[in-house]
Amino acid sequence: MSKKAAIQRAALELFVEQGIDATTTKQIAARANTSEGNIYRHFSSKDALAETLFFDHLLPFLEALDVAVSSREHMRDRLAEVVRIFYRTFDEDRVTFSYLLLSQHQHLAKFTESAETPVTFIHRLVQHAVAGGEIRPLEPMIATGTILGTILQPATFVVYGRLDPPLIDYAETVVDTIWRALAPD
Amino acid sequence: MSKKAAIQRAALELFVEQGIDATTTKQIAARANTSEGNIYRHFSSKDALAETLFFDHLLPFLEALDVAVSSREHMRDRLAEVVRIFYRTFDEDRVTFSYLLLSQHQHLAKFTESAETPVTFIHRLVQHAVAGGEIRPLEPMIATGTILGTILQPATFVVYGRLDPPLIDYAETVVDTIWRALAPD
Amino acid sequence: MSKKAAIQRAALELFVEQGIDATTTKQIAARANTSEGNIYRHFSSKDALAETLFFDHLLPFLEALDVAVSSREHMRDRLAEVVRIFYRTFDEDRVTFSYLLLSQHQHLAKFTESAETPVTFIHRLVQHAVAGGEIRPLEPMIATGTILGTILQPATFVVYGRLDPPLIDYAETVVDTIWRALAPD
Amino acid sequence: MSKKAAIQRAALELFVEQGIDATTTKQIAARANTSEGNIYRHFSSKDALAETLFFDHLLPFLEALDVAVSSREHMRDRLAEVVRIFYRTFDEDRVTFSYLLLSQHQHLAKFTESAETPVTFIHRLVQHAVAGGEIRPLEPMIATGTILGTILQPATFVVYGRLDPPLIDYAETVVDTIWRALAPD
DNA sequence: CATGAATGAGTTTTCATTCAT
DNA sequence: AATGAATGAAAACTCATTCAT
Repeated sequence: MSKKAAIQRAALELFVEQGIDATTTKQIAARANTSEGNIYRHFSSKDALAETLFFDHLLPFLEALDVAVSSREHMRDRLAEVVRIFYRTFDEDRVTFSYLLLSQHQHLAKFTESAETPVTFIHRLVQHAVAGGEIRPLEPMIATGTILGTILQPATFVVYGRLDPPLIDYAETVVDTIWRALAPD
Repeated sequence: MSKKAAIQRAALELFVEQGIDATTTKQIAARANTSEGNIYRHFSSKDALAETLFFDHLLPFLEALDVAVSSREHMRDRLAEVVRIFYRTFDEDRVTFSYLLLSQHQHLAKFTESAETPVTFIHRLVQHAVAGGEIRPLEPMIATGTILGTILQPATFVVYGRLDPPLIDYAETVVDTIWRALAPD
Repeated sequence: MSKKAAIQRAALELFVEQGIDATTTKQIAARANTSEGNIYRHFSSKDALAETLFFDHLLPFLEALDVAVSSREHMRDRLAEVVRIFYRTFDEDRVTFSYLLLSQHQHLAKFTESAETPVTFIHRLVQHAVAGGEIRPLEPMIATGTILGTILQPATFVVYGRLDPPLIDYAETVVDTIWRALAPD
Repeated sequence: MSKKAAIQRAALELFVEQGIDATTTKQIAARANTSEGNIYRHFSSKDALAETLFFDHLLPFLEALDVAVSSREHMRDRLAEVVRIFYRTFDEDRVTFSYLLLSQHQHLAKFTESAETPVTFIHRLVQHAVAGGEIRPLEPMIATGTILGTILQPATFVVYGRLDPPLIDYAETVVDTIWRALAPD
């Protein structure tokens, strides 16, 4: 692994474990087996590192969501794909998933305001489904909340040891539950 | 308002706005119109202040949940009470609600592990309802996730300006949505 | 006991236990069962309190030495009186003795430079005895060192638990030892 | 001189001049011509610096005492070596000597309780000499006090300007004085 | 007299970032 | 590219002293 990649991985882990503020460049360097100075050869600042980490993982994730959804026509199938993507990502790399989807980043708020995020992605999905009569005529943001909340809360529970992984085992149940909540009468 | 209360309010607001780590004692003192030193007359450390703030608000909130739930017999009615408590609390004092329920506190993780929390409260509610056949026989932690996620995600959306307050207006819709997800066939 | 006396005693004890710098006015107030503010009603500052404490005890001690020495003619008898005064003072109030004679007060150095101290007292005694041929013709400061060192070092040992009190039990031995060191051939 | 060594020297001097508590990291940094932050690259805290300073100098000093004493058989010769070591050390580096032997370190009391110190060293020497009949049958701690007190008090006098250096000039007189005090009849 | 809340200057310590090598 | 010593600005925290009551 290149030093740059080692720094990224070390930072990602520490940011998730402790939060960005509580993580020091010294800790990152130590875990990446390099020097503090070297971090600055690869990243212009700790904040830039945090931001890079965010978008480097967010874009492929959104891309995966996009591909999966495009491959299906019906909302229920699309939801099933979405849940599978979320949970497969979680099971494969819990740290990245947590950084992207569970952490509260006051830091990143400024960037995510304008950009595409999982929230805007699902919101669009919902709007389309409501328009097509595929789900109940709910305020789209409420439906989005139901979907995201129902998907993410179990992930939080695994992180805090309240639920046993892998999450993919719950995918079908979660999809079914969401669908019951949103399906037209 | 006593200086102690002013310090608590200032800290609460700043902790929610910026996170605990990113908030300095200098900022707290400035917003509370007092000196940094005075913070330490009333709290032994910044962390102790954060903790006090957490439990001082958590306990009445849990108590309110308890009272509300005890007043009802059926799970659907109990859920309706729970949602109302959450959303009324949010609408009345968004800052406190955010601090208690939306913030990720690496700091407080150690305390909440053992203590009663909204999660454990709802989990117990769910277990009881599953046992009584009042909701579908789901893994209780998944049902808990559906309830909490569906309740909290809209609150997050209001905070980020994606949904218009007051949240109480969505209470019925949210209860109905949760109930569709959990009701026995 | 008046509050003023309580403050003095509390301060004396704490200064000896921890050093003057390491002792806070808060600790003094707590041990004296009063408030910090009240210290300033009786003393203008912590340093003034430390200084008062020093001279309030030093002067009677020097006076006692003076009286004792004046009552004897021969150097050996005078030495015996001096040792008895030192050790009786120690046994009666170890804290005061330690504050006066064992503590290193960078604080008080400025005062003791000009004033009479146990060192100057014994130095004068020695000069007189050398002049009278009562002790060997040693450099007076060396003889002074022998006397003071031989008297005080056992006190230090009691404080650190290396020697069992009461010190008065060692008085004769100490006098004899000093006398062997200083007696003319 | 490396910055680390400069910090150590600056701290040593200031600790002796003013006491540990009264010395600020700012002063240390200024005298060492470096930044306060840099102190913490090399020492984990001001107290750790004070402790390092103590043991780094104590151990070679004790080693020197040990070597000197081992080279002689008779108690008087051993004492002469001991006094020479003390006074040569003083004359060469009064600051280090003062820090090791004249300062009262409430800080270090906890460490010196268990460890070997000049006191324990001389105490052992005395016990051995009493057992061998080389000195009078005194309570060993009293004899130890006589030796240490007679050696150290002149050092204190030089520090306070009451006696002219170099101390080595008084070595023979001091040894003779101690020997008169302790020699068997 | 007495209190204890409040102050503010100062202390130790931390840490992102820079720089000489 | 890489190191790690060094910096300096700012952080949390302390504490003698003051002041309103």
